[in-house]
Amino acid sequence: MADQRVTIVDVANKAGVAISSVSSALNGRPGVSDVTRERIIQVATDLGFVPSLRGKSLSGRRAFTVGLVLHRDPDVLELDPFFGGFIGGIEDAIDPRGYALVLQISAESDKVLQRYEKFAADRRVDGVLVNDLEVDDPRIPLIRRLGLPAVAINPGADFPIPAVRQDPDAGIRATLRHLVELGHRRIAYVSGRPHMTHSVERENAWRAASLELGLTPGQVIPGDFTYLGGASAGSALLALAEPPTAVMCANDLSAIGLIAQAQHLGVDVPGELSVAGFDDIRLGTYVRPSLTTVHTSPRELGREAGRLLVDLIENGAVADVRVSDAHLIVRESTGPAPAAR
Amino acid sequence: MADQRVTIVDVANKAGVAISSVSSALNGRPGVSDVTRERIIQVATDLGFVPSLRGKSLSGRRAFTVGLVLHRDPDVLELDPFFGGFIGGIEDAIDPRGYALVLQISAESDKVLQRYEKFAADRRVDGVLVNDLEVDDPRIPLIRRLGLPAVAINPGADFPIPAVRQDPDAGIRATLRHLVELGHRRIAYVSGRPHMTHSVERENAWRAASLELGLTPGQVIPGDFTYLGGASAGSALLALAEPPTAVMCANDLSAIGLIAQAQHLGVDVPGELSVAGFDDIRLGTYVRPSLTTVHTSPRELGREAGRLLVDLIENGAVADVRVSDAHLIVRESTGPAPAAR
DNA sequence: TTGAAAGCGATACCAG
DNA sequence: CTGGTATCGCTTTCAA
Repeated sequence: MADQRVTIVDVANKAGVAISSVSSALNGRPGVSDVTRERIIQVATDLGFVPSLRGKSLSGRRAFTVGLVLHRDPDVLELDPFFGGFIGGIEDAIDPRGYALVLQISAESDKVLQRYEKFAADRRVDGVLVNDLEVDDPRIPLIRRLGLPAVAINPGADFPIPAVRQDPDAGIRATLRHLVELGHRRIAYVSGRPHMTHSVERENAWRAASLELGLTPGQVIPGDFTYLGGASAGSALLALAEPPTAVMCANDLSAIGLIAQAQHLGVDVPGELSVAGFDDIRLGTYVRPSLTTVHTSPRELGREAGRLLVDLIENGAVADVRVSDAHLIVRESTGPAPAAR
Repeated sequence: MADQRVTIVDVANKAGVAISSVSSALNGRPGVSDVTRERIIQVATDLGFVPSLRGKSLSGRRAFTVGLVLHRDPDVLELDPFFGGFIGGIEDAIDPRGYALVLQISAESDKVLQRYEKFAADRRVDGVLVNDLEVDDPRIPLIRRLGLPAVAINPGADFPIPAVRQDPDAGIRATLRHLVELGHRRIAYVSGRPHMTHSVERENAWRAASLELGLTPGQVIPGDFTYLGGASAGSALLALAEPPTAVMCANDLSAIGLIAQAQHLGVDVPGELSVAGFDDIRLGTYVRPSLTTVHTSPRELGREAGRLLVDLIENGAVADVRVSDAHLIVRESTGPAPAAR
């Protein structure tokens, strides 16, 4: 016994019209009189007709899906604050328009590229979202060669594919100003993974803001966005002959690791060392002291990226989008600079 | 100018055979001589032919996708350690078999149910994975009514749909034994959200193990799997006239929150209070003291669940699967019971 | 063994 | 405005 689903043919028969009329009527296309349209819609509703995605896909040459390939180690994704909101935002945008999200995760760069090739080869998705961009990211030429519609999230300036961005500059500048107002002068920076474009972007913003505020940019300790990276950066900074009185970290997780390490070494935060993060993850509100940070909007980024991608797929061209700037949130991990020694 | 993709027709023409022969040859079906098969495969490779998923879907009445609907607040997903590994595992299993994962997230229960209805209505997916099961979960009757192939993750015993399970009992028993060996007698428990089946399961395991070890089950503080829930459970426990010397928590996140709160209240862990968690999330290895916990295997669960679901979709029946038991990992957060006062 | 043709379930064109 | 029909790219049945 086969599928007992109701198809467009059933609707056409029951309504006594041609399937083409059903299609036109249901898709709001012209060429059907109002009365027939009404009747068709009525019949379709009665029958509980839902157009088959498979039929639509073949005839419409679209899969009605968009792809997201995460270049991460699945076992470590757990600590990434970005994806819940980001994926939620994508859906906010694409679901109402009939698209769904196909998600893949891969730790290895090669595999990631293969996934895109496969996406393009069997046409599983109509377009892709590209995030965690690296400097000279090999995915970009690949995607262009494959002719896959794509939208990038937070790429650098002048990017060759449509993009949605959230500018970190204002938030970083505000953080630095906040620290300066608290009396800090030696403000170090713990960077992110060096080949990621948003690492570069954040570090540049920190440097520019330092200069702008009349400071000599402080020590930069290489980090990697992880808790452990933050912890060892903390050790390194506190071992300096003249340790900084404040540190800004490329993300919250490393800031939290740094704070834990400082506390472990008997250094009071924020009494002896002020620490600021970036991202505004939940955990930052729980830890003690709670974390001063820069709030970002993964959900909004996802929403705009999803919208842009569907527009791109359906209309062929879109303009870049900027979501509201990231902004400072002051909590407990930053305080007055200790009196000069 | 239309799509310039190579189709089965191109292959058939170039090879000088009928498309049906190409189909048979490429899918390893009988009815083609070895030489023709070779030739067809050669031509297909030369042309870079990849069968269109859309064509296959329509004719094969399958979407070659499986669905996962997360019933979570997207903005809070960040702290969930389960999904990275779980999703990675699903892919490990389904990707080699030609399936992809469609992911959706929704905070509201109603919307979650609607997603399933839609999945079934337009046939976007061939089957679904069901996790985070609740007692009397409304998704189960719905899924059965919709006739959606489904696999459940860690449901209770005697579940009406195929399931993959990881038994927590052994790990919980081992944890309790470990604590008893360290001299603890008053061992409290911080539970998870009460309507989740795995909360119930873990709590029951703890109670059973307590009795088994000759203890009167200690205080149970209701928790909710969150950091804050753990923290307030900590406050509650430490305010008791006779506080426990050890606590077992329903998950790591609440254990970490509890430890932070204990430390905040000036209670040494593990000197004055031993704490054990459940899940073995990364964060537990970073915090100080590092967390004694029960290791679970989301990746393996995902892998088996994916495998089961594809089997179910393609063969119509499967047997339940158990992955290796969760097991104790001793770290620093548990230690000898303080001398009796 | 091979090939022709009938679906699968829509969309879209083109006569009537 | 309406309805018949070709088409999308496959799988599968059925003759030859």
